[in-house]
Amino acid sequence: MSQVGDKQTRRGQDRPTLEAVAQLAGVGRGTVSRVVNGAPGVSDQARAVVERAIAELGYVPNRAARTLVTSRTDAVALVIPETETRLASEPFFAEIIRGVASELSDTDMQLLLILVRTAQERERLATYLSGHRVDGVLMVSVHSEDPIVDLLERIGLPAVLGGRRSELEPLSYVNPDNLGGAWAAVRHLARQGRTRIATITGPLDMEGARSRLDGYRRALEEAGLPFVEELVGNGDFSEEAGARVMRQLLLAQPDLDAVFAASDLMAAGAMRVLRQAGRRIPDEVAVVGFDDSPVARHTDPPMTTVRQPSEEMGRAMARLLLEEIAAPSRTHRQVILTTELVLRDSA
Amino acid sequence: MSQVGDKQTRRGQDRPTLEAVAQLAGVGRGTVSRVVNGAPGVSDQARAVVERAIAELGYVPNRAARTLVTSRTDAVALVIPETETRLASEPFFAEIIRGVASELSDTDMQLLLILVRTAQERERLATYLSGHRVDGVLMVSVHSEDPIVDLLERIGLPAVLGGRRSELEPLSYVNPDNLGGAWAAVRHLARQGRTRIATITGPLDMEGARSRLDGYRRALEEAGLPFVEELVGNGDFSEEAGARVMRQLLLAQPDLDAVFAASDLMAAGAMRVLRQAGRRIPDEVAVVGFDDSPVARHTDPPMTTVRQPSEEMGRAMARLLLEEIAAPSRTHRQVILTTELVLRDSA
DNA sequence: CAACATCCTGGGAGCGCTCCCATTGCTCTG
DNA sequence: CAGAGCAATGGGAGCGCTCCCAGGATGTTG
Repeated sequence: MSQVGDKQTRRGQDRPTLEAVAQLAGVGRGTVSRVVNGAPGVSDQARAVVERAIAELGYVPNRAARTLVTSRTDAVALVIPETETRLASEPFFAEIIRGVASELSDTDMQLLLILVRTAQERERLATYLSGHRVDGVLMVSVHSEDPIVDLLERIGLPAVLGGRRSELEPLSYVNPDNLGGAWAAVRHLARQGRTRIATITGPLDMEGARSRLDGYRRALEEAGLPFVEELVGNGDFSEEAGARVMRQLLLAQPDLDAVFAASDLMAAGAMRVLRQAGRRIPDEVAVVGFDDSPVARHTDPPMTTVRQPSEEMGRAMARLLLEEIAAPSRTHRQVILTTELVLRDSA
Repeated sequence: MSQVGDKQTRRGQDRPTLEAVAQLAGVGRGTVSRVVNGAPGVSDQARAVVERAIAELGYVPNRAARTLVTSRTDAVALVIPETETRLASEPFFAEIIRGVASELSDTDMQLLLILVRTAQERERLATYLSGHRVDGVLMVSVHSEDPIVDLLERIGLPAVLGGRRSELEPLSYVNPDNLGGAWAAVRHLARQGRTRIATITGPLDMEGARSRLDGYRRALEEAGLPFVEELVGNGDFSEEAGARVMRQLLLAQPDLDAVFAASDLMAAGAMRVLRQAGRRIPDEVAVVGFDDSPVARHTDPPMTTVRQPSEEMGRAMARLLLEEIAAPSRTHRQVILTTELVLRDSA
């Protein structure tokens, strides 16, 4: 007893182990382990004794030890490629984070946040992932040719994308209905009688941006309006790009009477330029954005935009991932979330 | 050999271990470990052989095993109490995250994100922290009486706060110069000849909010203006609160000619109400916010506000924490970051 | 050339847990 | 009442690593 006592108090602040609990409860390690993990095959009596001992000692399982033997990590990574300062300027990401965190909070899964900006950090991430240090990966804002995603597929790590790479995305993903949202936005403009509707696209190596462009095109078609190459400008979702492209469009197509931007930020940039150019919004030029970020409520005038349920997207992603971790399978799943046109004063 | 071979291929996708590397390199485990950890006392020759073997096998150390023996976790937690949807609406948090992540990316520290909203999640966090599952904790947006912080102190986990709890905060913290920022803002208003300057405060159980109020008070004093109780309204940093309080202030003090709000969001809400009330900004009522969030650039008119270096704050927090983890000590450190008045059109 | 530092190196012990199997003490059958 | 069947239990083995110490090789000194 004194030896055991010695061992346990050798370092004063040592946390209690399974062994210590077992000893106090007068049972074996196995039984304590079963109780802790809610495994069956424990008598009510034993369970009660063990639970009392756990409470008394304030026992908390050592996760590392558990991971070492089970090779589960009880952690998932949320990867955000954050090349363009977008994390801060676009609440989209913050909302994804919230959704993911809230869905995870009922679990005892930990959320690892990994921001990837530089090539070096990509490299590190690759090593990291091949080290199997998480049970699964969530990835948002993927570009079509992202090698990290291929790596994910190769090592067979459960993964869910926020935004697919193409229509035939093999991995599980959660996607907003980009096409439908854009379509509704542009249809709204067309119904107002606008006939020279321009669009500012996102980066076209992202499927989301391409789908929004498709929605634009399809709505034009349905409205019997021609698709004019010169009314399409390429942006990258950022406000600066929105402003820059708007300037170009105004120069090339001075008679445009509406703009559909693939992000609120770009729409905000465009509105700034339009105002500077003396165009009244929405009278002379109507503007519709995409995202329904807080910015949209504060532009002048408040912006009509397409709401995408970002937080719900995060939640759905986490849910899919948890399922995939629990029951790995070859078949993947998709979730499409509906978008919604929010009418304000800019269109 | 065949036995060893069996062991290694039992599960085909087993990742290589230290042992495997040692075997391939023809050295002992100890030597490989030393190489991996950059420890001294390895001949150049041995190092070279081992490095080649590591590369060949694509060896990545098993973190759990390492944690188990060293009881370092190589992870820090960033705790964000997120009662009020603020994570998404205030880019402040996103910028903190960016700062922290970027400072950590040179290290091989992992970043765990913990959002705490409900009492239950607080409980879970407490368990979590007493489980020593991270090497250190970063905590932002702390309220004065937060029991979690006391817990942190008690268990002696390295911790850095973003925003202190009081002027005599014992823990390490990084704080913006709230007082100075508020002071500069209100002085600016006073110098414009404004004499009925109202303020909308943050939640006064946060030191940051109190300091901003102090700065307001001090600037009034210096300008020879009286401190009028009725010109002070209590908010909670949110836009809704800003609007609500502004309405009350207008009712009680119709002749006010300026408002200093302790956050951009509240300022935005206030501006909305002022506009609705037909007050011209800044001619009749000047408005200054605090944060310099993206919203400030998009209000009508663009908002004069106090810039606080949020990302730098995150970076500084991470830096302090890393130091504290590397060299634990009883003495804690403080960093105060300067703020800066950004002049736009609202004041 | 003996005696002793100094530098490298290999590998045992052990971190705290889960997995699994042998063992125990029952109850239930024929 | 013997034997089978079952639920509950204890504890050995081992996960992959770091720590540390004994021991070999090499160099240095009087």
